[in-house]
Amino acid sequence: MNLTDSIKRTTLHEELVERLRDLVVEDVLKPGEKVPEKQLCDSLGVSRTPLREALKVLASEGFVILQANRGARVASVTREELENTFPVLAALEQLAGELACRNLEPAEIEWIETCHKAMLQAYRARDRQAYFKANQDIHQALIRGARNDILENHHKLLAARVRRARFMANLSEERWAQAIEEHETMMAMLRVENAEGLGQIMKLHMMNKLAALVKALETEEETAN
Amino acid sequence: MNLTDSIKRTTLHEELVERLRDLVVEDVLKPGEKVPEKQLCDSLGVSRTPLREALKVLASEGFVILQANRGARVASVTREELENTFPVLAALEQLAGELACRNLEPAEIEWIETCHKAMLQAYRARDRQAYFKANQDIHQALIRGARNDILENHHKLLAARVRRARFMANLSEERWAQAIEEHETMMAMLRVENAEGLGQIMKLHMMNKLAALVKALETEEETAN
DNA sequence: AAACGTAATTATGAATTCATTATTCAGTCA
DNA sequence: TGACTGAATAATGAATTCATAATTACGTTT
Repeated sequence: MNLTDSIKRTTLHEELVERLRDLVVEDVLKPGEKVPEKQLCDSLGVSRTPLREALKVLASEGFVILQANRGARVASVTREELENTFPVLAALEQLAGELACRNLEPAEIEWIETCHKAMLQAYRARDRQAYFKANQDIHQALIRGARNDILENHHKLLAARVRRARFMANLSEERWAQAIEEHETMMAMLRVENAEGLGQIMKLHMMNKLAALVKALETEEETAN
Repeated sequence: MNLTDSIKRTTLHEELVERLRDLVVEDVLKPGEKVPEKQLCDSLGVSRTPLREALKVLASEGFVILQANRGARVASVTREELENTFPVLAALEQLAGELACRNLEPAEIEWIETCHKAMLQAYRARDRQAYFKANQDIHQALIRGARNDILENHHKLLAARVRRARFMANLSEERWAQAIEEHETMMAMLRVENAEGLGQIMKLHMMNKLAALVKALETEEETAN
């Protein structure tokens, strides 16, 4: 363990940024909902100052929207925003795939293989929870493997921003099978160290995810009308 | 034009975010330099509260680094960070090029042609100031043309983060000629509406810029030693 | 009863105050 | 002389206070 890690220097506002972001991402604070400062202060046991600092940061990250003298609202993930965010995410994943392929060490590739197997097992058992977990581990390992903090940070923010989308539309059986296929291709590319290929399939994987989401949202809209 | 632009910015902290970011980008606040809150408050005529809110935002954007109980320091743009940032910027520009090629309207392309001509003229006159201006206008128009706010925001942040690099290393005659060549290719791709081609050359353009920068930094280091 | 206008209440932006942590610097001792 | 101790000072994190803008509630008018 690193020596600096043992000294925990955590400020209230940093803690709040994480907590509040989680509340938004996990859909506890609903989109469009007002975020009354006093109420949050009471329930979190802090004063308004660090809370407001945290809200400013979350606003710059796009999770909430601030209007002067009118407070903060949870930003809603519109379909347009999904359609804007996924291509950017796809571009970042493509780059990550290319870089990771060149930088990953054998032990890390082994770990990804392990996650991949766990994911396949979860798929066969139709265990969504386990599937999402393994899936996320794989993508995170690949992003990490790119050895690029800037890439990692921006990817993390964008991914969090659209994570709620999985609450919006459940995975169809058809899309699920397709996603598994794509992951198989990813592993194949990784094994033969085809950097461009891995990048390509990761980009495609993300864009297909968007297409499936949009399709699911459309049928949902039709059902609602 | 963004809808939020029509709402007048009245809060101090938003103003401060812009002002302070400019001070960092324009190298008025030097990398590694401490940012004493009181001093800044006095010179800007505001209290610590909005200033600190602004610093939190700038920290999340990567322009300053906050250490608990030790204040804020201007983040230094290390060579490693340049080498991490440019590939991400390149990926975003590639995406922007592809999207812009499909979405730009004739009037916008006309405007880009105008900027391109101005850029060529500035090059012939070896007018760096005018060259940078026209160059920036072109890139901005292309990013805007992608019609993707998320892309635009992330690009803007990353571009600002490395803008100081142009203070670090001046454009060599050789690189300048190469950059002009790349811009000519960009225009050619734009004219024939080759989206992938435009994306490719914009990505390459950015990576070549990085290579030139690194080279310039290396010779600078040698000179220093 | 509906619509408008004004007063009361509430929420927010910003300044100030308080408490705690770093830093500086003088003094002591080896 | 140089390194360590500890008090004095300065800077930061967070709470509180104050001023102002927004919202609500109420009463008046038609």
